[in-house]
Amino acid sequence: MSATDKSKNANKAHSIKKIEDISDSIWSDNKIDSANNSLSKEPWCIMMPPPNVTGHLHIGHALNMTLQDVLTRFWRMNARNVFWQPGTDHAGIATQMVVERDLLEKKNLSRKKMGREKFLNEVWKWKETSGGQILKQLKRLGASANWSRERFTLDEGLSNAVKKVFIKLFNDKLIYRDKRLVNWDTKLQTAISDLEVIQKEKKGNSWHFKYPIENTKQVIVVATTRPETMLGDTAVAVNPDDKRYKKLIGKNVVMPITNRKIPIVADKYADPAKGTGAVKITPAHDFNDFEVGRTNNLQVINILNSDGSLNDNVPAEYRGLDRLDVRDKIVSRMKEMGCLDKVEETIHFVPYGDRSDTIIEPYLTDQWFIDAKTLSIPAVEAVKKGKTIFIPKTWENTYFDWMKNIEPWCISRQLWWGHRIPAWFAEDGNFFVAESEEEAKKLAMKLYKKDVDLKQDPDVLDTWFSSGLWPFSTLGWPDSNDYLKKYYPGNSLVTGFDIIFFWVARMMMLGIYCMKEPPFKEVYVHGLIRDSRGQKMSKSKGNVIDPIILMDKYGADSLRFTLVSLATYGRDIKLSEERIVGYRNFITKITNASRFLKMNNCKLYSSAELDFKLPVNKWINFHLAKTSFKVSQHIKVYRFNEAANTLYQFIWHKFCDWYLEIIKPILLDEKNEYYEETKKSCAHVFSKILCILHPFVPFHTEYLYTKIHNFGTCLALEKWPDLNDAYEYDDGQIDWIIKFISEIRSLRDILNIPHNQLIYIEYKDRNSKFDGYINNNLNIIKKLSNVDRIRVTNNAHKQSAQMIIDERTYYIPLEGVIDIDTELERLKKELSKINDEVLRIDEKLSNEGFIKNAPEQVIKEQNDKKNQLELTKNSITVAVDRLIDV
RNA sequence: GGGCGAUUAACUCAGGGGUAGAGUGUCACGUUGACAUCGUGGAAGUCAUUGGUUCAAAUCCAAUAUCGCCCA
Repeated sequence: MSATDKSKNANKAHSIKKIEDISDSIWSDNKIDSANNSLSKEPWCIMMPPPNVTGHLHIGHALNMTLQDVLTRFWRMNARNVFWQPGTDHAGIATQMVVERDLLEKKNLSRKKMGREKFLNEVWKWKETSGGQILKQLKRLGASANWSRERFTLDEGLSNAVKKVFIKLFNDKLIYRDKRLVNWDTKLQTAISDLEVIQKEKKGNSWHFKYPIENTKQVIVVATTRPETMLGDTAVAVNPDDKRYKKLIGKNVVMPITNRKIPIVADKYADPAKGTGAVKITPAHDFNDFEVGRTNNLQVINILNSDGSLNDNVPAEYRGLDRLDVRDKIVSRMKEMGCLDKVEETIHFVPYGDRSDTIIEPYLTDQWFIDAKTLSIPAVEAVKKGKTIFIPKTWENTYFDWMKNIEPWCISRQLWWGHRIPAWFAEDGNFFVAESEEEAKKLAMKLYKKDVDLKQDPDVLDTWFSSGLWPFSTLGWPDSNDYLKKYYPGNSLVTGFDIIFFWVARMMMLGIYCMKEPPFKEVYVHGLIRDSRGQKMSKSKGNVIDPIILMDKYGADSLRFTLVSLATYGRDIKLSEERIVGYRNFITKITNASRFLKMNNCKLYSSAELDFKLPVNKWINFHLAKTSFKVSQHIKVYRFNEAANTLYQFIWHKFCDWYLEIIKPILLDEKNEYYEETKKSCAHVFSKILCILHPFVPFHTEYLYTKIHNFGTCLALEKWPDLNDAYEYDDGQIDWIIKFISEIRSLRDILNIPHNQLIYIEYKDRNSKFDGYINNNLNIIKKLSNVDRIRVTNNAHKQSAQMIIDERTYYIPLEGVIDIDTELERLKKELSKINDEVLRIDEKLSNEGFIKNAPEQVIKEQNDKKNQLELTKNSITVAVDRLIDV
């Protein structure tokens, strides 16, 4: 790139930024988020998926938010009472980690040293100063949410809602406390939910251990990928039908190293076909083993501390060591003892924490659980009955599938940042769930008949618990108010499929539980954005596309239009910068068209005068109406790409390529009787183009509409053009002219006639319709195809190129220029193409079944087509004969 | 292993019972009074394979192959 190109680009970026700023200020001056809202209008509500307060805008957000903004702006222009709820989520683990790291780096302070209260103060401070970056970035993208109603999941109101729902669920026995295995993050020292665990495929070993059987010389061989867990083994299981082991059932194994005696039990869980058919059972450290332990009444021995080191339930030499270090020690000890049968390399799945990226351990603790199974029943019902619809529908399967296999949801987290669990414990372990300590004390009083000391549960709730309440907690629930009445349930939810489980399913369950109605009518699920090669974007791969950089380079509008045009049903999106360049050019094209209007002083008049007489003005207004209708139809069913393409085609290839070109001669001629009308029409159409393009390209359209052309005071608040039936147009004149001109141009290129060489056209047969078309549009034809004159003649030049349009032949005399052989070849090629097509249609028409079964309309179509082709064929045949004559 | 999706022009993808469209790229020509981030024109496809349903299949159904995603 040359230095001048670079400075050009810099200038361009600068002027785009200026346009964005100007449009932004128009929107805030006009308060577009609320100005049009009135109680009398039908509401249209969408809940923004709250990004993490620690988050930064990535390309997935950009897509998600752009689509929501398209909908929001569209419905706002369609006179609905629009409400788009923005806000952020407190992201328990992520935020706590960020602030901890920050404090350690900057002040060398640790969370534990500071204590809970001080630390939380620091987190709030961090949130006030550094949090919510992403919301600023969303505004940069043009998101026209109701920013004055911004919410944060830890706000007072939302926290109150969380407390209320927790207590309600507890009283309904849908929240309970249980000692179960949970996914334990040893680094963050908290439980996490199934969804926060990522199964990674890893190379590892399968160690086969020989366990000696009591009072015999026999051994039983078991395989394990985690040798250290043998310290917590409490049984060996074999399949009851496994003949090899039948005799051993009921005997004991004497565990090497611990010398503990453990039983050999029969359980179908042991698969005879897998490994040796015998499996070691460690109920405290494996989810499957836990179940086996339950059914067989096995002892449960926990061998881990919360940080992943081994506890006092193991021999002294291993205590306090990390479980991964112990693994090696156990293996070598077993080898020494002659208890290692063999080692096999395997590939297996290892669970990792999605935040901490450490190996997750199944760990036995007391936690709070939600009975998700019960809540899922009406949530499934709502979708089955169509109260909530997934778009595309195929995602309903994913939703049903997950709901069907749903497990109790562990909602407690051993963190500080979040909603403290409203439960108070007495010293004896009894607990009281209540709104406040005071209320808890009252409950305790009833039980103990005296005042006792209570301590609040130190744990907080899973962030998704509060996110699950988002559709109504943000609206002020549990207090009844206008917002809640108007905007629950919402119309639409736009989200990526990756959070159907995390978020959508939970909103469905909790929404129905609290509000008796699902939180939204439609859930539009869009794809994931991948890089140009289809790879998932990740920091470690270095293929992340940063939307901020793209906006700096090409502007928010270009990025938006690109994302929208790629947003199809049911497919992931491969994004490359070239696409953005293409759509940036589209926006430039529009800017240039705007300049053309300005130069020609095209201004808007009152709409009462929009009765156009000139065919081309009728024509463009007809197509405008059609486009406006189609775009709104597409948006209503979330066919974003179709909407974008419809606009692109109309604006570039109809309005710019043909309309503006056709009206140029008129605008240059003040005396033309259609001079004023055409200027009016041009301005009118362009203003409406800006309207229907606005949801997709908000900044440029706003700027052009209000600042450059003074079409109005604020485009975002204008009405969506409802032009259906406004313009009737079907005489086909302009389309014929376009065909005529295109044929001439094509012929010119094929015959190598230089662009600036004037040609003239002759024809013999009269035809009142086509003659009229030609005469009405003579200047246009001359200008756009560089034709000198068109005349009727009885003897056309022999040395002519022949152009057949709708069975009439036009001659372009080219004495000396035209090569007869080439021309003959061209016509013959055309003829054979037509012959092929006629043949195909004949075949069809002579098929009895076709005549009998095909709809009348289709048969007629084929007949008409055939007749038309026959006429053209005749004309071409004549043209060929004529050339042969020469 | 279970489920879902994809396979259409060189590339990226729409479409969807009456034999194909777009954008990008490519080739030729062109600085004509909005625009070279442009204009005009051209070339380019057995719609993965094999069966079935149908008067008619790229489109619906089934199987196969390859690729991807989700869940175990």
